Amino acid sequence: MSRSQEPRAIATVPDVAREAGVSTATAARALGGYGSVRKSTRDRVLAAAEQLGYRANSLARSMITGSTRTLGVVVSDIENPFFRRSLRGIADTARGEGFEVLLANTDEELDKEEAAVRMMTERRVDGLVVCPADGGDRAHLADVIAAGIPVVLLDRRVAGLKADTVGIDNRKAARLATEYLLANGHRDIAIVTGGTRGMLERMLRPDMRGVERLTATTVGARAAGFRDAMTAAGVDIRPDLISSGGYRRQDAERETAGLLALPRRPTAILAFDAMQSLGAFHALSRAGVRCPEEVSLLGFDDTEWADVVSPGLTVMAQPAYEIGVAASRLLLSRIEGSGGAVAHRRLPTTLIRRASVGTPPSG
Amino acid sequence: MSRSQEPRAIATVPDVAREAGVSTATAARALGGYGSVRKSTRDRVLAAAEQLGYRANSLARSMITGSTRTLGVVVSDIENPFFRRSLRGIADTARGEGFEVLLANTDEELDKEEAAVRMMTERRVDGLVVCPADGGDRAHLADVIAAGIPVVLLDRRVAGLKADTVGIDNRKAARLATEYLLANGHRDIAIVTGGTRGMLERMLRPDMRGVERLTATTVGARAAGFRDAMTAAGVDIRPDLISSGGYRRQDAERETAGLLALPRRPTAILAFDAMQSLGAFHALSRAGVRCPEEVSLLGFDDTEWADVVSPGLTVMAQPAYEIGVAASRLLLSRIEGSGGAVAHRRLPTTLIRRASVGTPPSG
DNA sequence: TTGAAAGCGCTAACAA
DNA sequence: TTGTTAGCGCTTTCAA
Repeated sequence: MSRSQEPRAIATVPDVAREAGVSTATAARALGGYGSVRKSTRDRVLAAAEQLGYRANSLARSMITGSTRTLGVVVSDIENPFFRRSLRGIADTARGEGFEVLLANTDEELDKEEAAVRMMTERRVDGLVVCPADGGDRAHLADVIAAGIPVVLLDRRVAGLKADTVGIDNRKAARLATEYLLANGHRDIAIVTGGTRGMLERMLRPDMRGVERLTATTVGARAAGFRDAMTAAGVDIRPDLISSGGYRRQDAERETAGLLALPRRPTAILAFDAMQSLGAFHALSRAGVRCPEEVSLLGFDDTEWADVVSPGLTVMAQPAYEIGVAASRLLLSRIEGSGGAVAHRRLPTTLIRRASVGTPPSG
Repeated sequence: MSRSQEPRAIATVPDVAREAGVSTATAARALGGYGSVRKSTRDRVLAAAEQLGYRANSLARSMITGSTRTLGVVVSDIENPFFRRSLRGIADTARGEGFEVLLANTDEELDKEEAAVRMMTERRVDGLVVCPADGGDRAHLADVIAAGIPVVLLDRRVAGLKADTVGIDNRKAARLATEYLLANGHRDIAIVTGGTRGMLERMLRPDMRGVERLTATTVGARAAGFRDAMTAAGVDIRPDLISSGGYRRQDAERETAGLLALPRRPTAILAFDAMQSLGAFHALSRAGVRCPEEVSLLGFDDTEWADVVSPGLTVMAQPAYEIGVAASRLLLSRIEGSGGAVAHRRLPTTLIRRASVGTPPSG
């Protein structure tokens, strides 16, 4: 060991009390800022603490008070444009109320989500913001709620779970986006979703049976909204224009390239999130397909680069930061014990018209 | 309160012990996976725990073991392309070792950094990864280290602080980037830094006095590298091409617009991070300046959109994820008690040549 | 306003 | 292998 400084034992409340010549109870009151302490006594205690380099032990405090002032945040990937912005909203709001954030990524894998939720309950977080992975059993979330730990769901809803949710109306947002494409004259509209085949096939079923299950996921709800608009306009959905293949940018690139190679290519593409948009956009330029003259592109989520690429991306923007703020606020109010029925906050989306959507080629 | 389920009191080790008909110590051993317990006994305890819905209390455990298995991460902004990628590397590595991540943003503000570090020490994190804010007093970090909590600095070094650091060689990277621009024939090279005026003025001083202090920050080190290359090539640095104005994209946009309005505009721009690149790029297109024909652009950090914009951005890429992994690994090894001298890990950068750098206009 | 004492839920000696 | 017992550092009665 070449560490020069041997860490001196950290001072505790009794140490400070002794130094200040008061009881541990009095020292603890002065240090913790509760109960009543004469000003002169407090000053003496604080001075002693300062001198000894006292650091409060949150663990001990939390054991007794039953509160860790910590929010657990469980999302699939903090690098995702939507989540990273939401997380900032959550963290800023939490910080303002003296709460901290414990983070976990799940990569959309259910077992990682379960492990993360379990770990957070063991650490006694006061509440949880989670964006649940698609599909699968949700017993782990029900258990947490049953144990009295408030949970706010981000972006997605889970049928049968008594948890508050905050997000946008995904189905409506996709419908509006599709309507905008239709209004521009498009009929051969493709969707690049990132979701799984099975999920999307349910949407194609003419009777729409199972649509509730479908809309429990973001991709599913958006697919349903797409279908709503197409059906209302009397336009057939072409099954070959429904793409699915993973949430990474290169997945969207591959899928889009496939779409462009079709004998009858789409005249417009609706991409379901920012990474899908970026992938689709790149596939377009690589294929030398002019946007919007040959193929229009409409994406979800406004990002730092959406107005920098050329043409600027027309997007259905979600207020991601505000969604984080709202989720955090709602969670905080539940932690403070506010009761009332389960709340579902839907924040408004905005269609930001830039240059990537035009009319279909006349040919 | 309309919450239907009254949270039943959470089961503790004695509860489980009673249910299983063993002592608390035995139950604790079975539950905590330490000591020795006969298999049949363990099964009985685990079954009882399952039945009672037992959840371990990490706080109590940590109080005794002295370890929270938590890493504190303090960065200026998790939305920043470099930090978000690094954070993912840190989190993935930590998770693999059974550690979790407590997060804090500082927005480059020293008081927020101090508060975050204090909060984390009170929560008894086992170690800290911090990207220290530019300038100011660093006593808070020295205190943490003196208290025996390992600290790994990300991206930046702090003179006089006995902390490990992980990042790139910023000075060298900027020198190489500048040399590339020089090799392409540029002489009127501008830098868009995001840093402060004062920091950059130090760099312009012919005697380079204070360069050590300068290179303690990322911007400063990169500025020094820029100067190194310019000086070695015998090219004068034009003070009017040194821009500073804040780390947000719009700051870079404003600064770049100013640069382009100069009577003698630069033929190349070196942007000091991804947001600066994006802002500079946007300013270029908005001003109708062709890149690279009229002005070349070279940025730092490879991002998801760097190869999607047109022209593709030539960048000096840092291995952000790997830097996070390395920082995490180093921290974890210190937590496990590995001694040895302070380590400074410098990971290699890569110049990714795309299309945004060309030769200066012949006029 | 202050102090004495009990105890949060768990682990770690030590003994059996 | 199992049990008894003593705390970790703090807050919180309760009494003075």
